[in-house]
Amino acid sequence: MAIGERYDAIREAALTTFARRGFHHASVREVARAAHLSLAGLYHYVGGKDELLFLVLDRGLDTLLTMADAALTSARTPETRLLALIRTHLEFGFAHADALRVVNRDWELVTAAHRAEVVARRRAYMDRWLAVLAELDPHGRGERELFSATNLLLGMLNGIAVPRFLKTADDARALAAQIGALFLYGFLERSVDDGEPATVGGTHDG
Amino acid sequence: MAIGERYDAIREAALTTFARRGFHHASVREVARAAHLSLAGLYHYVGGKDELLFLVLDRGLDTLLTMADAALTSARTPETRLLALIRTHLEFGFAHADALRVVNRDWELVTAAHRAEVVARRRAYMDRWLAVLAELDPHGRGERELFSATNLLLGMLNGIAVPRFLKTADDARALAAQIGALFLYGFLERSVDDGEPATVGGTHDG
DNA sequence: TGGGCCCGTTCGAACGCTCGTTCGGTCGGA
DNA sequence: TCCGACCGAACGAGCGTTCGAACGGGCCCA
Repeated sequence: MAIGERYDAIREAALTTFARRGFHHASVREVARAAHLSLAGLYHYVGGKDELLFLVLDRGLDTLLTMADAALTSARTPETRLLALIRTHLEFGFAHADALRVVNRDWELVTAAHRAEVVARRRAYMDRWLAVLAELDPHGRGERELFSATNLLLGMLNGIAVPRFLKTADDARALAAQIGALFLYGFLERSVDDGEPATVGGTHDG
Repeated sequence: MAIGERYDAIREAALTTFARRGFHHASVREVARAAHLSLAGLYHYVGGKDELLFLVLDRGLDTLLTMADAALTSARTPETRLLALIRTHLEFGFAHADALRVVNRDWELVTAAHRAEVVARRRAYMDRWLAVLAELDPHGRGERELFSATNLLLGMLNGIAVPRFLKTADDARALAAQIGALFLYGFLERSVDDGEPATVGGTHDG
């Protein structure tokens, strides 16, 4: 097994273990077992538990940012850019449910050694949303208000971007359209002509 | 000190400790220290760590349900009932930030002995929302769809009902009106005449 | 009335366990 | 022979929980 694959296996083991048990409750022994390695064998590759968390967070945020940027470049208008971000976020939640769970729940638990980098990644992602909302905003809202609106929207997305509501890729797409319409109604204070009614929670299981 | 006060002190100590550190990372020793009791002294009153969590969850959910029901009885129309629920949820998040944090983050960690009761309380709270949304619904949505809509709304509320966005009681009131208008736009697919525009994130800090 | 006793309250100390981490060593390919 | 890969075993610390004992105010019976 190549060394790169070994690292991939370790990161994957840490990801699923942390997602299932939570960072604090998960033990390095569990991660080692999931990676088909002994405890000491795992320590040959990583410096400690904190580094395992950083590996997971770093890769997760990197994937999320890459997906978001790819979606942004292929969208022309501010409205479609917002819808693209929403859809990307939900698709990330569908394709990488474990990663989103760890990123949202355990990112604060990373120690000072890696915190700055994680915070910077999260901030970079937030900036994508802020830029789009600033483009869209018809009221000249200040930075603080746009920041609040972003948190509102992300809170909504993270509340719904769980496996329970994302059973298929179609769920993610349908929900994205619905949430986008829902949010734009309120944010722009006018109807969005996206050609379909803004029903909430139509196709997925409850 | 009366025995009731002792239990109150223990519950309060467990609440703040669990909220700050998370259930798993918090130790019974910390709770004992916060309750001005020795470790063994604390065990004289409670059976174990799990019971401490149950004490906190039970009281928190009880308060939330009581506040919600009180708000519901004084609202006449479905719209105002929904706004009352939203406002109550945010006011609870403002007045009992620690309790909301534990209820949202750690409720799954309660062991089987107390799980049924906690689940029942959560379900009872959810039922309040479902009943109001069913009244409001102009499209004859099914139970599954209404359940999804409720989760969407609660996800949004829990994302925003944190101390960062709730610095004063006015923040809670203003945000409630804004979120209510935002959600009703999408849910009813028509403007809600509540006499003020649905700006997002107006008065609170970001 | 007073001495002895009970019992709720509280504690120090320890139990067994799991944790994150380290160390000394073996093994196999270059 | 060297060196990276990998492991068994152990370390010290902290965990949840338990135990035996000490304290102290109220009660019974002489």
